[in-house]
Amino acid sequence: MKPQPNHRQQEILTALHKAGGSARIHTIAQTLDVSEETVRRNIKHLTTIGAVEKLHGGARIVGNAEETSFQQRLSENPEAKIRIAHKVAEMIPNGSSLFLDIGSTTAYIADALRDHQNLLVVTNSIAVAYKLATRNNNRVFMAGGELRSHDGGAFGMDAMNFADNFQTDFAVLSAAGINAANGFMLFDLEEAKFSRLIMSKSATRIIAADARKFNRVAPVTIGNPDLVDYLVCDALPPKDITQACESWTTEITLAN
Amino acid sequence: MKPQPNHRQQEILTALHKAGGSARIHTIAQTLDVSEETVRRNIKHLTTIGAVEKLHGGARIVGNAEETSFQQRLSENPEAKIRIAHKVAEMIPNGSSLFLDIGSTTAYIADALRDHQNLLVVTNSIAVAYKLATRNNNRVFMAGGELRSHDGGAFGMDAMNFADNFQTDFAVLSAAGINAANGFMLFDLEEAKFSRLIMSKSATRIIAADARKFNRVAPVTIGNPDLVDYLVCDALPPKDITQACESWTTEITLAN
DNA sequence: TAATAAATGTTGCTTTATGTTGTTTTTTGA
DNA sequence: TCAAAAAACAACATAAAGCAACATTTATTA
Repeated sequence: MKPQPNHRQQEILTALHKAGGSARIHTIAQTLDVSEETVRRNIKHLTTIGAVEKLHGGARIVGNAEETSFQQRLSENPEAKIRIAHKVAEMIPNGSSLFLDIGSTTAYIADALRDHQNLLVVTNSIAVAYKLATRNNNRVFMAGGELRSHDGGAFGMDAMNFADNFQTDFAVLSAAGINAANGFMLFDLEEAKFSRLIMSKSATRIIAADARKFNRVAPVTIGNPDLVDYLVCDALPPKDITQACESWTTEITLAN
Repeated sequence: MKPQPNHRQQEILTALHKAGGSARIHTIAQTLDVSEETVRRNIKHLTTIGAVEKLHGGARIVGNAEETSFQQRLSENPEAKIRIAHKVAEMIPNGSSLFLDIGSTTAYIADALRDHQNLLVVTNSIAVAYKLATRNNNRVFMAGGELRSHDGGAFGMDAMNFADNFQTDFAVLSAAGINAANGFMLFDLEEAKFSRLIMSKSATRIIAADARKFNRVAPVTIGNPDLVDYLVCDALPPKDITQACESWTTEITLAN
């Protein structure tokens, strides 16, 4: 049997696309009004050319970034991060300029910004850039360099010099830990340096963090917590952090 | 000479367009109230022009690369691009260093390289970088700058200077048009400049292009075709291009 | 209007795709 | 862990699509 390009395969691809990247054999068969065997046979062909990936009971498009949501589902505490992301997106008007740093929460924020228009986004995160470039007349500036293999971020002097070119309305950051004594903390010095820089180059600073970050320990401080204008989180922090935020004039915004 | 005959082909094109880019012969025949043979014959003509692609049971519009968006271009002729992508991936061993430029075909090549290990990838395409960073111990170097909104590519002096830092085993490029007289062509001068640069900085040069590119017109030449070592495509080019490739010592590799 | 060229329709035949049936494998739920 | 259910697979018969040669219609030109 020599497989050939076939219109049925085209139909299956579009069906998968409409279904958001993956669907069940049964569903596809019903949609196209053919037998499930036909769907399986054609999916088999699409598999051999690498267009789709076969799952038991269904299939999924390979590539085209639809799987990002799948990767994200694996991350921790996604519901909270999604709520936070939408809250942050509400705070950012169309046409704004903003820094978006790297982090699992900021990746969700990029998703939440997908319907915004005319944004000017400066980022060192490949995921953020990928999600917002080629959309809605946004202008996206990506810091170049070697991308860290664990998170796809660009760091170092080149990234700093790149970011130094900009002055934006918002800086949107994540934090790995928050406590009353030290403020906002990260695990990585490079990240912290970048965070400090973009805070100094923006009018409004927003830190997004889910409740698990409260009183979690991280080694590097992001810098003077007085600079942070908003802390967006999914639950009220413990009393000591709430009081500290008051002293920093940091407004706590609850995502619901 | 023949004012009416074209009309049928025009009707078929509009029918395809209304159907979302692809349709079955049977459906088109019913829509236009003609025999299926007539539809096949006209589609055959449209195929030789390069306007549509024939599938068993149907046909699909081949859009003009200049006018369609990057996302749309990704979905054009995906089987051919995927086949080509896998062929190119076969040519690249684990641990190689390579330039990957921007283009819908190279986006598929990035997908096809998803199981490769320890690659060093230099690119100016956000899609390529996103797909290969954070995978299999790859090192990915992304050229920074403003990302073009229609394809997510970084261009200009900064991208050029960035690429200039590297010397790689492979350069993998796309072409928008190929003809015997001018060699490999692109629509955009910036792209062509970048292509020339990375060709000059790599040991083996591979151009990936599907059959629709043969004898398609594009304004800017990529440079001296003698430099190109491999042309990977999904069908044999017309005789004149085949001969030209011989004179350029460019090996034609067929993806099947 | 007749002659010619082009396009379309028709028919018989070959190739390819699909549906069906029965069997094996994988998942699910207790 | 097992049994029932769902899904996948294999093999065959049938249906659909493609192809080529010829007949017919439609358009073009002298």
